[in-house]
Parts: sequence; structure tokens; C-alpha cells
Amino acid sequence: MCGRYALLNPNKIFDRFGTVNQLQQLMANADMRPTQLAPVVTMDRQATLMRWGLIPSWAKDPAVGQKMINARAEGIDQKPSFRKPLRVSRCIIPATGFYEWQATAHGKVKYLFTRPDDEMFGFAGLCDTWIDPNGERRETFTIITTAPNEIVAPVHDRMPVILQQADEAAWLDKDEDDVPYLLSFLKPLPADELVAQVA
DNA sequence: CCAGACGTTGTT
DNA sequence: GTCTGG
DNA sequence: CCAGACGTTGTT
DNA sequence: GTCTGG
Repeated sequence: MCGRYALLNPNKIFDRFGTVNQLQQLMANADMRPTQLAPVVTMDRQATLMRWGLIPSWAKDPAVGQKMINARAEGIDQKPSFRKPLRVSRCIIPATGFYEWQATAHGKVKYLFTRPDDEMFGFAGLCDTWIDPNGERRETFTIITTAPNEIVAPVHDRMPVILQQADEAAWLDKDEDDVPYLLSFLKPLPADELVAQVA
């Protein structure tokens, strides 16, 4: 996934997790770009700002977070950086669109992908907390990616995992620890639920 | 056993 | 922290 | 793949 | 001869 997504219509922020007011307040300080602060919904059903780029709790150097913008769904349960977060600290990143850049002979063309109805969706994410030497907590997240659906494929070879609404509650359920079941959510969104436009 | 890795995509 | 490569 | 082992445990 | 470490 490219280094950017959008929350274009704050007024349409859904209330599926009871976080409308929290999110609207957070938006003022949000910037949906890597290394910046963006709102996420946690398993505590709280909306909170976190930095985009997961720093594992055991990391010696927080700079590794810059390389952890995305987590490939394939094999995610085998990776030291993501194995435990997959079990205990999943999150949802609310968005109304995401950008991808298509490489062409004439340069890169920027596309915006949204739902046909322009409603909000949620990316599947993982988060972790890193404590710096001064004891300051640094909460970070990553967005899971998967193969592109038929709408995204002409533009890019990866796309963010957009959860089916029916799977969102289980993704945030603290008591849900069935990894194969959770992994079954991490697939491309059906093509008819996404539209593209040159941005 | 110890040392070293641990990650993926983009720069708007 | 935990796994893997050597 | 090729070279080298052909065996296992544990700890300042 | 066959397995493993590199």
C-alpha cells in the first residue's frame, strides 16, 4: 500500500464502535501518512492517535518503525514482529479512501480508491507499545496488506486489507484468539465494493 | 549454544 | 522477546 | 550446492 | 552412504 490514505468525510465517521466523538476530536491532529499520527480504534474500543510504523516492544532502535508501515498478510502469523500483536493487539484504522500510484511510461498516476457509496471502511491493523529509555510510551501501528482485487490490480500489486463489516467485531474482540479464523479475514475486498478515480 | 535478525513500500 | 542461521 | 561429519548437553 | 552445516 502506498504511503497515504484518507479520511475524507469526517462527518460520515461511522458509529460502529461508539467512537464518533473521539475520532472527530482526534482528526484535528491526524495526518494519514507514514510516521505521522493517525486515529485508530483499539481492542479497548477506544479511538486514539498512534504513530504509523510499528515499533515492536522489544526493538532496540525505534527507527525500525519506519520499515514497518505495512505487514503482509501472507505469513503474518510467523513473523516475530507481528505474531504477538496478531494475537493480542489488533486494531482498525478508519478511512474513506486510499491512494495508490500507477507507474506508467509518462510517470506516476495517482488513484483514489473509495467505496461506491463513499462510506467509511476499516483497515485491518496491528499495534504495539514501545517504551523509550526515559519510560515514555510510544504507541504505533501497521496496516496489513494483501493481494489486489480486480479494481486495484491494474494500478498496484498490493492493497490494504479492508475488513468486511461482519468481521470487524471479531477483529477487535479480546477473547478471540483463533488465529486461523482471524487470518481468514485478511483477503482482498470484493471488487464491487471499491471504485477508482484518478486523483 | 550464540549472534543476529526481526520488514515492506514508498517518497505528493 | 523469540526465532533462525551458522 | 559442496564439504565435512557421522554426537550431545549445557553454562562464568 | 547419507545427512547437515555453511
